[in-house]
Amino acid sequence: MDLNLRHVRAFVSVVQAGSFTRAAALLNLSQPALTVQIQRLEETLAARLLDRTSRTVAPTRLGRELLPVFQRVLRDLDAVVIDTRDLAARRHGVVRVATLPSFAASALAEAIAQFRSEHPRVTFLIKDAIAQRVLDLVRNEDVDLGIVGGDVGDPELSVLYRTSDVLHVIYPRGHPIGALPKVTVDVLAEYPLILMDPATSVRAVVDLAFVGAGRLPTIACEATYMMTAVGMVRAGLGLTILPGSAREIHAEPELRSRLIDDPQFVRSVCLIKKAGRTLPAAAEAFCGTLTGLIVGSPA
Amino acid sequence: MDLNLRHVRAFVSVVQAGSFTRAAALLNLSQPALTVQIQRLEETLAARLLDRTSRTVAPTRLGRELLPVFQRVLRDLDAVVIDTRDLAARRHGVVRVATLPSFAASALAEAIAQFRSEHPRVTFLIKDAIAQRVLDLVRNEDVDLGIVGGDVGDPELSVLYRTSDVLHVIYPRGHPIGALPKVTVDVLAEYPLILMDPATSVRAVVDLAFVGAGRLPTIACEATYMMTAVGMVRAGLGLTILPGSAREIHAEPELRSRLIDDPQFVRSVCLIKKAGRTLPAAAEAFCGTLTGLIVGSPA
DNA sequence: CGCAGCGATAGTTAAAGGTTATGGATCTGA
DNA sequence: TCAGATCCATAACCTTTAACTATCGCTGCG
Repeated sequence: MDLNLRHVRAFVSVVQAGSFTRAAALLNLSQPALTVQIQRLEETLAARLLDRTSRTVAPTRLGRELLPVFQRVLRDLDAVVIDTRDLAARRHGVVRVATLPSFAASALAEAIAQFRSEHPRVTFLIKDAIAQRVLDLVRNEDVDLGIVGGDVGDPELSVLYRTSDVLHVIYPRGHPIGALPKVTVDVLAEYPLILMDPATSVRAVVDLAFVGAGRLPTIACEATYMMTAVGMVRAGLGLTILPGSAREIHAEPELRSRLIDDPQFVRSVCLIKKAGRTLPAAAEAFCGTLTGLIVGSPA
Repeated sequence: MDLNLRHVRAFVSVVQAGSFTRAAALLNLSQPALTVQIQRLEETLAARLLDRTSRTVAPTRLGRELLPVFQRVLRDLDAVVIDTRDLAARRHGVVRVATLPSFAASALAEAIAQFRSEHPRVTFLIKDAIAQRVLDLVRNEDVDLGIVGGDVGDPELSVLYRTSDVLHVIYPRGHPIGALPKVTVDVLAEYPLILMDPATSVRAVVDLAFVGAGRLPTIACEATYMMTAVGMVRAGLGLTILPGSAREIHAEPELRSRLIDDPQFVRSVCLIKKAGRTLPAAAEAFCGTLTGLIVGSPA
């Protein structure tokens, strides 16, 4: 016979209750069932643990020595069960997300706020990083979820949701571009541009669009941070092109933005996880909130 | 469903083996049985612990977090089982004995020596004390076994074995008492005696025997330690009366001893334990050795 | 494309565990 | 002191759990 947790629990209960009958009542069990469980436990250990007379029950010396060990084990395991079920019920937990910085400040922040209003004990760990780093973090399972711009071809990663981020052009209030019926590559090629760093996914999209249209942009400046690009526009250095999801496009009251009417000026954004891996319950639930929100937002 | 140790063990094995099939082989179980056990465990915890594809098995984040907890619990319980079974098999253990000092040095010492030659990893804790204290120690279960002189009437104590210790008279070589055909109360009443302290069981027997015979002893001296009494005999202060089991009666080469031919000069000696209590396995076994030895010795 | 390896599922049988009824021992109160 | 109450152990019976064998579906590899 193998040691069984029910038997251990039975033993601890009998000692605490000081009686088979009372312990049985506490465990919602018949008294004979308890008697048998204790017998099995004693068989398993090949030793007597309880001295019973017809009136009293007392642990043997061995029983007294084993009691604290058993109690600790039961306590530990009960804690695990309760904690894990709690986790599964999304009552608490940790969600780790790696994301492009542009998302961290906008849609992601909103999604977290909404999710936490429903699940206040879920905490979030956010890593904002460039696309390549996000992919690595997800691949190594250092994070549960990743949000990257561009397409994901890696079979180790699976795309949970995919949306697109239409690029906007940012210009000073009163700039002639605001009055045009449509903004196209050809229009953008007319003005000096402040573009993002070549390592960014936004820049990759912009470059591809210009190449596709057979035009060359006039690059006034390059910036790594979107806020820098916005500052340059405000300073009159030129126009910039940023994803619609970026908060920065609304940061300056005297700047305007409008979307670019060209299907190539679309950055796809993917919510990804490691392929073949089950997400923690809280992360799973958060995906729902996140995708629900993004669908509803101007894409 | 309730948490079950078999399920926990199954989970740990699968993670360690990295495969259901290999783990099943290690556990001497069929693979489907293992699959079901893991499913049950996941149901119990309401969470997925293992991500399985048809080629690989890997713990989920939760599974990785739970693994060390489970491993510790299993380790603890396995240790308990092994240790306890070892204990039951008398391969090790502690036997606590409270005894009259006269016994500690003689029969008890021999019994322990013999027992330990068969069970070398059993250790003994000996408390030598006067009768009353021995009774208390056994009653409070501070010791497993007690050896007391005199009779035991306490219902809280049960007598496992009872033998009698015939009292001997100790005299110098050449003393006339050595030449008599029989030693009786009347003979003893003729000589000055060194008697044990009135609180001892030996003295109680001696007093009772003299009273029963209607004689009064000539008390030359009283001693608490038997060795003191022996020394006084050697110094010529008189004769003394000691139990046959006492080593002290053979301690001096120029002294002789012979038993007293009077059924009243018998001290009963009892091996006792707390009534209604199961002895630890090693103590139980020791009782056998002890009683076997005493039977064979001159009682 | 077919074979080999792995986990999941289905159906059957053996073991474990539960319940009620009852027995034997001991304490309690009339 | 004797009847009743109380408590643990046992017995007979039934339900639930868990094991095995057989087989399926999927995936990676010649």
